[in-house]
Amino acid sequence: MAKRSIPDIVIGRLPVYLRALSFLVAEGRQITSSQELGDRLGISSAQIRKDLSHFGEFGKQGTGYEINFLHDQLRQILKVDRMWEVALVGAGNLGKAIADYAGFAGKGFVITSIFDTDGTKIGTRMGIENVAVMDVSALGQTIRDREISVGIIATPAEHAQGVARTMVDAGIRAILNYAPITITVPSNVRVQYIDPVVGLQRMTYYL
Amino acid sequence: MAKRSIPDIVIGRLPVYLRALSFLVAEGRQITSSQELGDRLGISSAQIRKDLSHFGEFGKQGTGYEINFLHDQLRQILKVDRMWEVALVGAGNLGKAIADYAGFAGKGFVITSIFDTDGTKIGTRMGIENVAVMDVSALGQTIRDREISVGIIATPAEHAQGVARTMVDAGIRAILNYAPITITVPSNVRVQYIDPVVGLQRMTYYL
DNA sequence: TAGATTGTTAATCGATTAACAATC
DNA sequence: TAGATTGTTAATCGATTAACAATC
Repeated sequence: MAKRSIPDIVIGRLPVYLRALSFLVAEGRQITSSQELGDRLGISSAQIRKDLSHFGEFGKQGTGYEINFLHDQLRQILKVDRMWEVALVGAGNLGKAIADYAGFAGKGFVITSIFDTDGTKIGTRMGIENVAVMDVSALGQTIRDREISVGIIATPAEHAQGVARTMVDAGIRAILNYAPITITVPSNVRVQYIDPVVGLQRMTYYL
Repeated sequence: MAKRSIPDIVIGRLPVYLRALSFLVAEGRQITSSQELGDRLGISSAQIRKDLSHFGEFGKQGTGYEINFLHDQLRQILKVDRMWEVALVGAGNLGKAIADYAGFAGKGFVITSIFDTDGTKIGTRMGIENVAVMDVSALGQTIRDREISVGIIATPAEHAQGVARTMVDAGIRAILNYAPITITVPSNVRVQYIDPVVGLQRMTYYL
């Protein structure tokens, strides 16, 4: 019962499960249950069990889930049991904060190249890996040379589509887009959006 | 045909529609259609029409939608035709980037108070509004005094739940949480999450 | 064993889509 | 008018939930 056409919405919840399991691991806990996970995440236990069942059987009746084991399994399923090189475009306030963000450590991602158009930024060193900012004209070649699959866009909205195009043409297949605009990419490329304004505006309706 | 129990998922798309309309406004365009919006956003035209139909009739058969009008209507529906004061907790790299973010301008939000626990940060001025960072012990009283409804959490994960609690107790009803942890709040309080690791991990499965 | 919790089934619930009459 | 596009209906599709046999 595994592997064929898992709903996107299920995949979308797995990283949240993984994050909760990481906390349980850090707390030194051994066993958890779909009930406990559901309570922590505000999700029904049935949904957690159903989601996991798409990938195999990870629990024991009457007992629950071995935390370390399930944690490892989810890391494998999500392919974050390895380190993905990430190319970041945009070295302004936002790009710098992303490059400096310590939260990627141990989660499967490391930003190993940074690009900008601003001549005063190019050549300066930045981020966890302390890499030199390159001119955005080197973006495509760098992606190709290093076979980078994951990109982050942190440019102004007006440049996002162009950058996405360059990334895709060079072989990027996953883009995290911080620019406040919807971008168009081929259907074999995934995009996730991060826009705090959209996040806030999703809540004000209810106020 | 309006106002009773609109699906959450519909509300969630409206800010994206609004964002697209803002671009059309900026481009000086007058009229658009559900087809054009759908093409830009990668959504079916039927879905856009259905979503809008929850709130009223905004278009003209044979013609489409008057861009400025629909833009204004969505701003009213989402209640972003006013300015919401936002309290930000966490003045580290991430908090500073959020405070300095120019993208809130004209979208309904302004960060007017910033809090941290770090004594070396307290008193320094920060963000678009150039406000002095306050000790987090002043959070509750500030929210009450200024009747602030919207909060942003940009603390380490271990402090997020406590901050959320303080915010909620003081009357906050919408929280944008950048901390990489699920927080628990009463059901009348909305939470939106921003976690780049979750965003990236939602894509690696497909690589 | 007795108690607990999984994995799975079937039913329910909700969202999306296709189609088209209405009408600008 | 002829062409285009809305708003809405009904059908389809998909996701969530409740319930429980299996079993640790």
